[in-house]
Amino acid sequence: MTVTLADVAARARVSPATVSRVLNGNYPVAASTRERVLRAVDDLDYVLNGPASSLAAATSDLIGILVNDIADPFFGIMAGAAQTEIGGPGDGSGRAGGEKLAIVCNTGGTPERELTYLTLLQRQRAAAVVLTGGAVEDPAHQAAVSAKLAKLADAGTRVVLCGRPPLADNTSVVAALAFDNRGGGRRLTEHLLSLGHRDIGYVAGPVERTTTRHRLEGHRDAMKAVGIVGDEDRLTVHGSYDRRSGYDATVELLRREPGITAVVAANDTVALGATAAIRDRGLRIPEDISVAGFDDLPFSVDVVPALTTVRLPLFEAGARAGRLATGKEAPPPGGIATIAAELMVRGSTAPPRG
Amino acid sequence: MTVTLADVAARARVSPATVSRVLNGNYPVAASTRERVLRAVDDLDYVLNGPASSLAAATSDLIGILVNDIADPFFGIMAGAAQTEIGGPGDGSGRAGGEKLAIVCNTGGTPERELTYLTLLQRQRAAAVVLTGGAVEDPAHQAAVSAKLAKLADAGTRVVLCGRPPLADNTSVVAALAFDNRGGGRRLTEHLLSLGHRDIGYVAGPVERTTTRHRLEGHRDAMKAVGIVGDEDRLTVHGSYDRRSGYDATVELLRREPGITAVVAANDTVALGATAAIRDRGLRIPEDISVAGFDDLPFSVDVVPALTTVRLPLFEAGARAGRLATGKEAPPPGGIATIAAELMVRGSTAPPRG
DNA sequence: TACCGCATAGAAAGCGCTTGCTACGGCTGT
DNA sequence: ACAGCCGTAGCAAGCGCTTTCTATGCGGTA
Repeated sequence: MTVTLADVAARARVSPATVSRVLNGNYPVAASTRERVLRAVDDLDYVLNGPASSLAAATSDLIGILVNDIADPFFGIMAGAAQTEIGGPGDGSGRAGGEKLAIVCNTGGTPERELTYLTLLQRQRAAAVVLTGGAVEDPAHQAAVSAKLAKLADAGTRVVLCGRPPLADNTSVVAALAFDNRGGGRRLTEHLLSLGHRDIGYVAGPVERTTTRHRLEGHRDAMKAVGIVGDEDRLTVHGSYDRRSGYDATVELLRREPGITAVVAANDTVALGATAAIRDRGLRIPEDISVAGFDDLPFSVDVVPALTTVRLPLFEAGARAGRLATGKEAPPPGGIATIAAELMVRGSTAPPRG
Repeated sequence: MTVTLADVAARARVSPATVSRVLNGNYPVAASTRERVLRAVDDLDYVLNGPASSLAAATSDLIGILVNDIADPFFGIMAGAAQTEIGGPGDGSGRAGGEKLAIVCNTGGTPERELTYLTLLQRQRAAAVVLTGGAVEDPAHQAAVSAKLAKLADAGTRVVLCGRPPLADNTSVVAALAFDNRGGGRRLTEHLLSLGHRDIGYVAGPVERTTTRHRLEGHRDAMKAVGIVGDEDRLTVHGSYDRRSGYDATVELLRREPGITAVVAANDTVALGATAAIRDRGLRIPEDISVAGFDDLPFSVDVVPALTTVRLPLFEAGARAGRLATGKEAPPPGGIATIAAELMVRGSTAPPRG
């Protein structure tokens, strides 16, 4: 039925062991023999049996990339970059070119699915796992994830965090690349304050997410620094990281306090929704209300007016995570690196009206 | 070192066979025995060895989803939807709940990587493969892909095409869900023509892509129908499916023919670039030039003016592909279904100036 | 010329799991 | 009361590959 190593061996008139060695290239094989084997492989159109090989070798070439929402370019960009670094050239042949298979797993942001995928990856004896994006802050879940990661690390899987804060016990992790969400959030709000805004609404992401909390904290730090306190809760509305949620939250914000002169959104997608809500209300941006986002996704420069936001080097971070996962790059000292966030001032923010 | 089935069996005082049967739940096991086994699994924190299991059972629970560009929401939305349908509830335990692992593979739109991933998936004895997005039209490559898919199908892998035209020999495919790119393209241009436009530029996608060709053909069919012919090549510029390319192509288009009153873009992302190029030139949309896109990605309704485009039910299509891949849904008659594309008229298109 | 060592190939023992077949009680039917 | 079944559990044979250890043949050296 299916062609096996033994079939190839028979055709090349060598032992299965020799075929295996040719394919893996980690043992001296005479050139003439290799030639013969390779021809047999081609002739028979042989494809290695992955499970059998992983079983015997006790490792696999799978690298899992976990993302919260694959439809969100924030994750897509990081995952794509990581995959670019991981995937070898690839020649479509049956030969195993030391190649890794990067696969992305969509957790939908739910803790259960995150754990499920981690287990599944553990089952497959994955070579590495990259977790992207903010973590859920539920202690029980974090403990479960940490335990799982520790077990993976024990089994030889390289664990890399990308855009996610380090674990409490970061020893089972090769490297943690964390975005400076707090700093970015702070600088963004400082920018608004420097323009003269005082009544600033905040459309936050889902509660219990590290990303959400850090960005919000940065915002509040900036507000506190100039003595604006007391109204935080009223001027903050939580929602999910999507456009619809941004729209709804902004409507609510304007209901609570029609006098706000600026809206800071959890991310660019949410900012898009906020923009729509503000316009539907008949207000102009930035004349009546300034809007700012976070992430600097590709479309942000193209909306009108262009969105003031905080640029996160998603591609670079993803690529680095990919290299870390494959061991192409040495981990940063202590296994922890903070990635800077850069303020991008554009047309959607302006001084409030007189 | 690692816990094996035998360890669990020993602890539960049963044979390995019984443990296996409890875990797979496809053989009668007395309730009390099952109980005991499950407890042992928990106690030992046992995780099934995927490769071993796949080897013995000659199947795996992996389902591969191939996408051209994971950073593009067009693919992200389809992949996410498919994954939603495929992934079971999942409880994070070691139990195999008949669960499938949906993994997405980023081909970057290159034929080689597409083939490489197909081989890798074949290696892993994937349960199903979903190919999304347009195919490259190189005959050699198409033959190679068809051959690969036939082999996969032979080995029991369910092959589903989503947003991709059927193969010449579609028998190895469970189902092909194709978007009506040609019809959508035609209706979009008909809309522009009905507004009175006659000088329409077209920013096309990469050559040798089915999607590109079909959309372009729809456009040209509409032009031909009203007798506008002869200028096709001059008013068409090819590029890749990204913003940057849309910007550059539009600049080129305006250089070739400053008199155009409308630009049709290969997709919404490209339309974004086109919009920017037009504005940088000091022209207004839609007063001076109308712009239209394709796909109706989430941001399209939020740009200003909102983008006239052709809506593709990406989520629904992806979800259906997921169901088809898992066998939850019966294939359409003949294994082929065409998915309608709906024209969405919005603010970015208007009659040309007097 | 006899011996040793190196380069290369083969034999065979698993890797951890699934599953067809067999074995064993107790219960039913007559 | 005995044959025959059904419901369960175990045995053991692989699944296709990797890898350790062993065997072989050759060239070089004394």
